Amino acid sequence: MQYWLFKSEPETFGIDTLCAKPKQTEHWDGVRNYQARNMLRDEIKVGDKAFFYHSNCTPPGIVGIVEIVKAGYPDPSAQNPESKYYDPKSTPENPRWFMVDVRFVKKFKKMITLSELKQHPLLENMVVLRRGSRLSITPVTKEEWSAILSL
DNA sequence: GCCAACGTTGGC
DNA sequence: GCCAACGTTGGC
Repeated sequence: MQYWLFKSEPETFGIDTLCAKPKQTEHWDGVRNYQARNMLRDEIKVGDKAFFYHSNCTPPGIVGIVEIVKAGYPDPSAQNPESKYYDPKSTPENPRWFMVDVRFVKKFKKMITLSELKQHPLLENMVVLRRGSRLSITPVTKEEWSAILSL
């Protein structure tokens, strides 16, 4: 079992949006970055857990936990001309973009802010905290996961 | 709204 | 294959 961190803008899709979905489950679509795509397609498995991170908001930070309930499969929004995630170079025969399904696990009573994460000595190498890190999906080590949960 | 950092595109 | 121009992300 592995751990991850999924970023999303709460304006677009926040943890409360997920909570309100049927079965509190939703597909994590719209990822259009090859590195993140590879993780979605090849590495993220059913039963893995991920922090739900709110980005591009004040303040940014981790707001809860989700669990992977379906491993990587083609993201149909890439084939939908109406979607802002449409990519004409992706075809059903040769899908370029992938997604997973996530289920709500919990929402923290109090968000763990980015600045709190940055202050923690055990988290100094965390991928999401690296300078210029823009990946919307990043791996989290077991040690980092535990350290964050104990905050 | 600014802008640093990074990714992508496309001409050559 | 190089690299300039452009686009995007996301903290501040």
